[in-house]
Amino acid sequence: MTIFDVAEQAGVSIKTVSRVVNKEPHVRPQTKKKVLEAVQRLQYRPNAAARTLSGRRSWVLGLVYENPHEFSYMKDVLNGALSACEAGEHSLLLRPLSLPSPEVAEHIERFVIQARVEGIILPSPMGDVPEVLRLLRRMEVPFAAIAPKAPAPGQTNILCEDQEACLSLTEFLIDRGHRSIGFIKGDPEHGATGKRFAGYRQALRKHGIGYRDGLVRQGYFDFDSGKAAAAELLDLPEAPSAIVASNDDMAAGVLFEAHRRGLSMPGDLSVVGFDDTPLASRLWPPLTTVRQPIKEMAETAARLLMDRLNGKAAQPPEAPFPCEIVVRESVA
Amino acid sequence: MTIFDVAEQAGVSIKTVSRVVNKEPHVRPQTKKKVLEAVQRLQYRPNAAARTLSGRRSWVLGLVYENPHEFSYMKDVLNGALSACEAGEHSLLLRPLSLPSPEVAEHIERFVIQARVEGIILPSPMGDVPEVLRLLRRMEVPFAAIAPKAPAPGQTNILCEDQEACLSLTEFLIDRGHRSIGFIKGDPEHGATGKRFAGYRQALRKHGIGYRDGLVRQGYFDFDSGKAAAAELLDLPEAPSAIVASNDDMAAGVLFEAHRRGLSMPGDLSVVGFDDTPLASRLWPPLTTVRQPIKEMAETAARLLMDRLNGKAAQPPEAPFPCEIVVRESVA
DNA sequence: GCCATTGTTGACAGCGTTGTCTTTTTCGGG
DNA sequence: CCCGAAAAAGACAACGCTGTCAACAATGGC
Repeated sequence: MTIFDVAEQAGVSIKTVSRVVNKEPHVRPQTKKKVLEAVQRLQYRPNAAARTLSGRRSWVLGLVYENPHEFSYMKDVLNGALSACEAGEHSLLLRPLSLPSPEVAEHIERFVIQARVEGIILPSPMGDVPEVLRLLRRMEVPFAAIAPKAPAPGQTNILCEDQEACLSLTEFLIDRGHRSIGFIKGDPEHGATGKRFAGYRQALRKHGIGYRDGLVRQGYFDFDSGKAAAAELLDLPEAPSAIVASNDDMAAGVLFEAHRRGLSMPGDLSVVGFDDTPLASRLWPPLTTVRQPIKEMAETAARLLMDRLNGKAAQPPEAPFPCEIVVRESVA
Repeated sequence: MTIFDVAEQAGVSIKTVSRVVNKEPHVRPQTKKKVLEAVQRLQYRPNAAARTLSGRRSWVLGLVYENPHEFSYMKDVLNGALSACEAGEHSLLLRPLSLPSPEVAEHIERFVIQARVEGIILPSPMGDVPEVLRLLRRMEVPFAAIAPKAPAPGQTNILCEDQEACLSLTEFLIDRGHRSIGFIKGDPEHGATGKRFAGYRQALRKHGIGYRDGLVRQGYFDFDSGKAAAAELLDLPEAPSAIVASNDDMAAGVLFEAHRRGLSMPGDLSVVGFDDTPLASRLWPPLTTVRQPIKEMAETAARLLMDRLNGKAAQPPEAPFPCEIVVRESVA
């Protein structure tokens, strides 16, 4: 089942079929109709390999990510990218990478060359690795960074309102009477970390609550670091009555540590997280957290890349995506 | 950077380069060495599109799965398949599908044709969908099913010791003095469901504990069904002192419901799960559960497929993979 | 009605590899 | 030292599509 069969069925040349299939101009509606009918009748699908070999296009996007332990963020990224790719008739190739590694650039270079990857999606924290960005610029491979720490102006960035969301989240606690609020930062490599922390400080300032360094701990977006940070905070002579964790996995660590100490939540301690992973609703008490439209963000990233590859004017990198607080029962 | 450049560098014909690159015979060691040096020097990588177009091979495997809410099982499958594919110089294409759907076969057919997929990995419950199996047999696309319910003899099946593991898990409870043990079944479509239930019954029988239908509830491998089943079991006049959930997500539902009723775990109720997802270690109390070597199983599935495609004798579908009980603190 | 212009269609050469078939080289035996 | 067979190496045509450019058809202005 090749383009020749379709051409014969429709009584036109293969080039005309090619034009119709690729939605190129210069085909009369009547001719187009004949071709489309033939395509339909024969169930013709263009051969991707031939397309790639012949044209300049490979129709392949790459998703380069760091393999996380808690995969739900990547799950959403993956689903979003996949669905956009399907709509845009591209394939998506995955390239997990372990991050602090000297060969990162080399791996990506091989990936791009061998698979003829046309564009790359970089979910956080990949969008902040200087070697990666440098390599992609040098190879002139378009890329879109999801939630990078330092969104460089010349590139495509997909952002969401991290700071605003963390502001509201902290205010949510303040509104409910909390005055001594602990905070656990995320991985410093990660784009969202600084913004979430800024939101926390902004909320304190706005409500005239003094910021205290002692109530802030460094975490790394994983369960264990959340647990450790919580242990420190709860050991404080004046332990906070509420803790904001920069993501759900760390919030789970906080709850775990508090349970271990026999505290009862949310009575003795209120906890909020960030990301609204499946985990959040499964913990006890279920977490009040922030839902980010990750899937939509990834979809947009892929779509923007494809538009750019198709020569469409890349939409101005729209406004940051809004987040939404999901209220559950982890706050008293 | 094409095969011509390498041929020129090495002073041989392109066909000889092709032979060396594809590890074909009929090349003198001395010639081979020259070619490999040229390949190295020029950093030559064969163009996948050209290979696919020209030869019979596409070097593409497909992973067809149902998109689950709790992704950690798929995460392991994905990682295993990806790493095997990398080792075997194949690409992996993903095809999520929503399952009870009349167009499943159609989607897969298009997937296979368009991407020239050579072999397909079917993680549970995909390996049990009759239309899918029928289609793949008709198209003569080799496939490997991971943990299918009814492992048909003619096909490649990757199994693990579900029943044995659930037997041990239940025995673990019996050993600790539990006599009234509830059980929550998994999705009936899923391969592991029946085997895990059989393991539970076997354990009761072995220890002379009478089986009671009233202590068994139907679940669907998701949190909500686990919660609902737990509610029913705990409402029983003679509520069980322990509950075996057929996976961790349902076990999380059990814990949730028990917490909601103010029970204290594991004192008032012991709970065990299955799968050792990240969730298991994050819940309170952390779950005693069963770790399955999912990643290794997926890796094996992919490797078996590639061997078969390479014309190597497919190893006899080795013994089922062993599981391992992970003891945490959810059992009194 | 003719010519210039624009719009539509087609012929054909690649794209980089593998498969088939042919030619050349090597090597052992007489 | 020659012959024949087997091993090694090469020539060249696919594979199915897109890009380029040429040919042809329709349209509008005079």
